[in-house]
Amino acid sequence: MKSDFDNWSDIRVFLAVMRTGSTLAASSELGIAQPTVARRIDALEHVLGLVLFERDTRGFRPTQNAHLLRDEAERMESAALSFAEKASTLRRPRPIRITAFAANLSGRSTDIFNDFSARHPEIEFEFLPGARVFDLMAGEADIALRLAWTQPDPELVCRKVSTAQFTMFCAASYAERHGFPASPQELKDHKILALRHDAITPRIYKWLRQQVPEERIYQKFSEASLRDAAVRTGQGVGLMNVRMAESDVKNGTLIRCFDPPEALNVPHLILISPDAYRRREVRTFVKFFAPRYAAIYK
Amino acid sequence: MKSDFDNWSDIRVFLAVMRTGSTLAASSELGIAQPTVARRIDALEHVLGLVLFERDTRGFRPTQNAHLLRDEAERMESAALSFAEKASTLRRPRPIRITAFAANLSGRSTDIFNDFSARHPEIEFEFLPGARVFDLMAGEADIALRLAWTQPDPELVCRKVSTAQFTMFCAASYAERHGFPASPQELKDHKILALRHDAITPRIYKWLRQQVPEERIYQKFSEASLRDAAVRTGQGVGLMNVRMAESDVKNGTLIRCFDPPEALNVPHLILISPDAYRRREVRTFVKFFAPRYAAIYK
DNA sequence: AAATCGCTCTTCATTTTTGTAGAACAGCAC
DNA sequence: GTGCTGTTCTACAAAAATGAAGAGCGATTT
Repeated sequence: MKSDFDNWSDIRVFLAVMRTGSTLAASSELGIAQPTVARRIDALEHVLGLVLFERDTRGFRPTQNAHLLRDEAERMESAALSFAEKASTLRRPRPIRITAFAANLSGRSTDIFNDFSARHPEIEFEFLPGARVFDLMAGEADIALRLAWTQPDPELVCRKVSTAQFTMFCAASYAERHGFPASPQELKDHKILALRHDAITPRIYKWLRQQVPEERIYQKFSEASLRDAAVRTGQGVGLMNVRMAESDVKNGTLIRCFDPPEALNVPHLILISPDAYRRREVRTFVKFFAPRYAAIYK
Repeated sequence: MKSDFDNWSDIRVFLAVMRTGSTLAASSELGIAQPTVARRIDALEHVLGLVLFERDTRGFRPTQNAHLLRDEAERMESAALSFAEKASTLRRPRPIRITAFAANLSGRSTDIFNDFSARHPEIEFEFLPGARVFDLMAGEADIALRLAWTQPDPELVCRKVSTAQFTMFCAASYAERHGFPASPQELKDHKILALRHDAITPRIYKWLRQQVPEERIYQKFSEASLRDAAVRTGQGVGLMNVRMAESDVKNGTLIRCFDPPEALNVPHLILISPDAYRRREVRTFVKFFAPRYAAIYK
């Protein structure tokens, strides 16, 4: 037998009458009309099957039943207040959490953040740099700047920045000593520096194995930046993001071995969790950031 | 700034949609129409200023905000359930608590209780015998059988049983040794046994002092039954309820000194707290008990 | 490829709830 | 006493919420 007590709002009315001692006073406290208050109390008494107030011309006086229910009613009120409080917290602006490779959050990107912060000083950021893939759908971060090796969740809001290209690079010093592979076929004669098993993308690993026997691949780097440093110091050849290597190629530190193979192209995306995208400040930020960020990557 | 969140019932709807994942399923769980569920959610989102669900053709999927509010909503639900539970406890029959002098709950009265219990075995009693005056308005007891020395609260439901009469009695053995006071005027030559200062009724004390100098009044009894026992064993003369002494007079143990003075008459009442009188079983009991109890006192 | 299922939305008539206005009444101050 | 204040009712009109029916839409099954 289910209880018929389904109009929880009547508890508010009950408490107001309890506290003020009259339906008239309660009505002005609640901002509703006096007859409505009286009717809500009638209805409540009816569903509970209890008399809660003694009516007479000088007010509503609580019966013992009413006194005994007061505690429970107040527990309900405080639950309602903390619900509203929590909602109000969620409504307040929170920092925008952005995850990306450290490289994408430094250099020219920082100028974009600075420009944005100058315009919107009230909007704060939280940066989560690193290779770890945060789960945007689970709310671990709001925005991700990522190379989309795997198909992103279709729910995510998605902006394409560029197509990232990868190819082999080696230091000028390395080339002097060992020459350099001018095509994928020649890779097998070189020492290949690569990310560790647990950090390397399956797609890249597969491509590498098609060109080179396993024993030539040195998988000891946990982060791309460590591998890149090793390449720059001439310890071997390594697959690098063309954009990341660009300035080193220009100043002669690095040599680009051959044109980026199509198979290694990957979209560079801005991903936004739909929950975050619902926040005004996040949309404002994305609108500002996306074109400028894309411009960096031509 | 007061929150606009005033329709607490919307939390029920919120939880139902949260649990079932669709407004249609929630509507059948709640026993209301599907469009109503959707409208309640819209309204809730609007007053909270938060998006709670992602709508599409296959249902309502909770956003992160909804997930974060779920705990608070459930706290509210459990408060509502315990409110309903408490109400249901109050609705259940409880024992009828009766307070009276022990003498009024024994003897012929017990027959009335037995007869009533035979007819209504489901109705239980709790007896609170003794001189202590329980506060019926505060809910300390439901029914009192009392001599109304003081004006009872006008809110109390009240039935008159009889006019109790008091006068002086002494044991036959006492009369043999000292004679007995045949009028109030003669009392000053006797030893008067009376209740202690903290137990005696002001009205009686005043009357006694009008007849007798203070030093003749022995106020050492905390209970009427102790004083009566002392009178019966011939230790002095004492004011007793005429009805209580009746059988002892008939069998010659006690002597009624003189006719009961009008000034000591006091109404004997059945008093019922208005809260208790609202309970059906209490009314049933009073209807049965009152005439039979009054019959005992002629 | 078509049919079905389980949803959401929209519309509109109906029902329910609410508010307004005023009568009646007790307590209190003058 | 008389008038004032604070209260509860009642009646009726206005406003709001609700439900029923049906269109539309994906996903899934046949």
